Amino acid sequence: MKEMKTTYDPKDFEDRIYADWLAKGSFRAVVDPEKVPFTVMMPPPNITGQLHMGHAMDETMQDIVVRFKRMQGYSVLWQPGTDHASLATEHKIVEKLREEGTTKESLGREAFLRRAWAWKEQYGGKIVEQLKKLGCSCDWDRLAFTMDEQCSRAVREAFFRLYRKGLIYRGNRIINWCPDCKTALSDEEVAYSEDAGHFWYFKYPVEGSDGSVTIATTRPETMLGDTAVAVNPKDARYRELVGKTLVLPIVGRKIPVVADEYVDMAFGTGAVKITPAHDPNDFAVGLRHSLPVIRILNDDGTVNEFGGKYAGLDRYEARKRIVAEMEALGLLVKTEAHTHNVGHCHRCNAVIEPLVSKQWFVKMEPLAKPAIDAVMKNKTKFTPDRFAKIYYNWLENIRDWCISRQLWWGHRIPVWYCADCGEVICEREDPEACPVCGSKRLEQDEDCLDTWFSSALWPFSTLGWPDETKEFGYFYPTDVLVTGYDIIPFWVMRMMFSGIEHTDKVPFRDVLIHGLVRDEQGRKMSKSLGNGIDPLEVIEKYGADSLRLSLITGVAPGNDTRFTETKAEASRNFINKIWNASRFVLMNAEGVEIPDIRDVRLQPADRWIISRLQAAIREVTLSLQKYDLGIAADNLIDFVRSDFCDWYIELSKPALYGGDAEKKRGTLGVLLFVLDNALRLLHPFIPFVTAEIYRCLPGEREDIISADYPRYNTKLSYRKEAKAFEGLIDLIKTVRAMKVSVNCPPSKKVRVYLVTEEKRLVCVNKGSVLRLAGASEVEFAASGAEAGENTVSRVCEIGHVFIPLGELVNLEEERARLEKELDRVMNEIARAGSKLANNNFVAKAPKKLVEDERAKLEKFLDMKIKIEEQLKSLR
RNA sequence: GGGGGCAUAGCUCAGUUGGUUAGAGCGCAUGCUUCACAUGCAUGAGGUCACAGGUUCGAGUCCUGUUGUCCCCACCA
Repeated sequence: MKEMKTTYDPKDFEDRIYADWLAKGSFRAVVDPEKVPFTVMMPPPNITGQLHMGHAMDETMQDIVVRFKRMQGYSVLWQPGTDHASLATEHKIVEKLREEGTTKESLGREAFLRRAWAWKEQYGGKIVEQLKKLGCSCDWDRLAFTMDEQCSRAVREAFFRLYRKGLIYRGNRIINWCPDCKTALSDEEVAYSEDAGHFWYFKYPVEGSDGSVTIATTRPETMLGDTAVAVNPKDARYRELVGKTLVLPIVGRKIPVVADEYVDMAFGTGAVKITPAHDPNDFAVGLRHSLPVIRILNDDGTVNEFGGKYAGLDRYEARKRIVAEMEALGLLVKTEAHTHNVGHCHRCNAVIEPLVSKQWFVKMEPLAKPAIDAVMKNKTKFTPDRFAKIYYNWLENIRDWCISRQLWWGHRIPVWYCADCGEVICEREDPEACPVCGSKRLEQDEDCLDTWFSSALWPFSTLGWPDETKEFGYFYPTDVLVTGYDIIPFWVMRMMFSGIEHTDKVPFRDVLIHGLVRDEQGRKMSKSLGNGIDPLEVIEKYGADSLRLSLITGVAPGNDTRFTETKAEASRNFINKIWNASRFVLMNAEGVEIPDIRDVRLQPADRWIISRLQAAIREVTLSLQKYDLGIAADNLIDFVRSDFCDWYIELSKPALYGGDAEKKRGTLGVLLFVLDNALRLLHPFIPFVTAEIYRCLPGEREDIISADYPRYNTKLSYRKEAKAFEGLIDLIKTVRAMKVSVNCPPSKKVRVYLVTEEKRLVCVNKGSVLRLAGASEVEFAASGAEAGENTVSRVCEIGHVFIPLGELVNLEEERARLEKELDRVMNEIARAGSKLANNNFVAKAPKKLVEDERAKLEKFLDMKIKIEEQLKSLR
C-alpha cells in the first residue's frame, strides 16, 4: 500500500499525475468498432490567448463530460486545437513591427508570414500548456491548428464547393470597415455602444433660389460624399422641393432632392443627406434612385481625393474643419448634444466606418434555413433550450456574411484573376493557366478569409474531411459542443450550417451553453478593467481540482456566475476533507485483509451508507447525462461530506476501535467500498486528487481514469433498512440538541432514557449512539417517569427521549424552546389537517402522498401531546 | 423597436417533469484542542421565494400583468 502524505497539497502530485497520464496515453482516442464513440470538439482557443476564467470553466465542463463518458466505456475523442485568429494575431504582430519601427508593407507578404509562423511557434503553444495544468484530458496527439495542412485543405474544399454552388460571390456592398485594422469585418464583429456625440444642423442651398433645406447629421465629414437629400413623399413641408437641385456646400456638387419612404418625418428635420458610399440605408436609397456612389475615405480613415481640400486629413480632423467652415459660411444652423449607437471594432475598439467596398460574401439564406430546421426537428438540441430561440433569432435575421479580410495571416482566398481576360478562377487545385484564354498571367486574390470560415469547419476538418477517413466515419457527427452563449452567432451557428451543407449531417447532437464568469462584483472580467483573475494563479494557490470544482458548483446551465476566491477556498476545504477521510480509512486498513462487501455481514449503518451511495450514484449519473453538472457536483459533495464523512466514518469508529476483529474487517470493507465508489464518482470533477488517492487504495487496480463509473445497483439499495436507520441518526441529533439546549458541555456524558419500539436498532448501534450523542448510557423505558422527576425530553422519529436534569438546566430556555416547538407542530397539524379535510386532495392527489400526509398528521398529533406533557412537567 | 435573463437566508447562488417541514457555500451566534481533518466538529439564529392576479386538490416551480435590474439584436440620418 502506498503512503498518503499527512497534508493535502495539490502541488505534490497534480503535475506528476498529468505527466503520467500523458506517458500512458490515457487520453488517446481510438477507433474501436466494439465501442460506442463519444466526441467533443474543443473550441480552439486563439494562439494569441491566455487562459482566462471563461476558458477554465468551458474546458472544465468538457473534461467532466469526457471523463464521465470515458469511464462509462465509450471510446472518447476530445479533439483539441488552436485557432490562428487572423485579425488578433496579425494585430499583435503589426504592433510589434511598429515598435521595431517598421510595417508589414515594408516587410512584404512572404517575410511577414514567416514572422507570423515564428510567432505562432513561439507563443501559440502557451495556452496548450495552460490547459494541461487544468487537467484537460484531450488527445494531444491530435492537436490541430486551423491553419495546418488538414484544416487548410478543408477550407479550400469548402470554399470551392460554395463557390461552385453560387453561394460565394464577390460584390460591391456596404461593409463594416475598421480603419485601424484596415480590413472589412462581418456584422458580428462590430460591437455597438452608446457614445456621446453631436447632431449638426446644416443648410444646403437650393440651386437658383435663396431657399435652402436643413439636414442634420452626426458625421459631418460624410457630406463630402453626399449625392442627394431625401424627404418623405408624404411630407407636405417638402412637397415643393422634391425634384429640385441643391448645391452641396464646400464641394459645390449639384445633388437632387429625392422622395423616399425610408425618411422618418418626425425625426430631425425630416430631410436626410444621402451618402450612399458610407451608410447602409443611404446605400439602399441610392440604389432606388440610381444615385452616384462617392467614397470619400481611404482605408486608414483619412479623407481621399474626393474630399478636395480636406483630402489627407483624418476623418475627425476633417469633421472639425468642415463644421468650422459651414459655420463660417453661415450654413450651420445649430449643434445639439446627441448620444447614439456607434459601432466599434471588437478587436481594437476603433470606430467602424461603413463603406462601400468590393468584398467576398457567403449567401446566407439558403444555408440558414436547413440550420434552423435541424434545431426545430431536434437533430441538434440546445441545453438549456432557451438558447435555441437566440439561435433562431440570429439565423432568421441574418445577412450575407462578409468573409474577405484585408489581412495576410490566414487562409488566402483561393481565387485567381486572369490578368489578360479578367476571368475569375476558383478550382480545387491552384490553376496554372486561364481556362478561357490560356494566359499564364494569373494573380491570386490578395485577401484572406475570416477566421470563422475555418472555425466553422472545425468539427469535421479536424477529422480528415473531405476525405472519408476512418476517424471521420467513426467520430462524426460529434456528440456535444460546449461553449458560451456569446459565441453562438460567431461559431455555433456557422458550424451548424457548414456541417449540414458540407457533410449533410448536423455537426453535433447537443450544444451545452454556459454563461460568463464574472468578477466578485458581477462585472465582466476584462483586460481594461484589470479585474480578471488568472486561473493559473488560482491553481497555484489552491490546485486545479479546487478551481474546477469552484467553477461548476452552484452554477445553473447557461447562467453567468461570479468567481470569488472564497469559492476556491471552499472547494479546497472540501477536497481536503476527502483527503483526510481517505487517510483515515487507509490508516485503519493497514495490515488488515479487506473483505469484499459481498462476504460481509452488513450492519444497519453499513446498509444505510451503501444505500445512500446507490442514491448518490443514481442522482449523479442522471444529472451528468442531462448536463446538470452543478447539480451533480452538489449531490456528490453532499453525499461525501454529510453521509460519508460526518456520519458513516463516525459510526464506523466503535467497530474499528472495538475488539471484534470480524466486525472491524467488515466495517473496513464497507469503508473502502464506499470510498472507492466515491472517488470514481468524483473523478470527472476533481481528477487529480481522486487519482492520487485511488492509487493508494489496497489491491490491484487500474488507473482511475479508465476505471468503471459506478453503476446504480438495486440489490445494494436497502431502502427500508436505510430509512429505519435515519431514525437512529435522528435520535443522535436529538440528544445532541437536547444537551446543547440545557447548556450541558459536550464532554459531560448524560444518561438517556428512551421510550421506543425500535429497541433492536438502538441496541445494535448502541456504541455509536453513546459515542456520537455523548451519552453514558441509553436506558429503555416504558415512560418518562422512569427517568425521574426532573427531566428534559424531546420527541424524535423513533420515540421519546428523556434526560434527567442536573443542576445545569436552563428551565426558562427549555420552556421557550418547547413553546416555539409546539407552535410549529400546531401549524403543521393545521396544514396537514386542512389538506386532508380537502376532499379534492384526497381524491385527486397520488395515493402515496395522501398516506404520507396522514402519517405526518398522526406524528404531529403525537408530538403535540408529548410536548404539552413536557411543558406541564416543567412548571 | 424586438428578444432574452435575473429577482429565493446578511452575501453569492442552487432548487431537475408542480407534491415531505424551501437548500448549499460563505458570513453570524454559542460550545468544543473527542486519537481523519481547526482547510475541522457540534448546535443554532436567519426566508410573507419582487408585487398583483390566474390555473390546480396542491405553485418558489406553470400562465397573465406590474415593478426593478442586467444582457443581446436592430436602429432615426
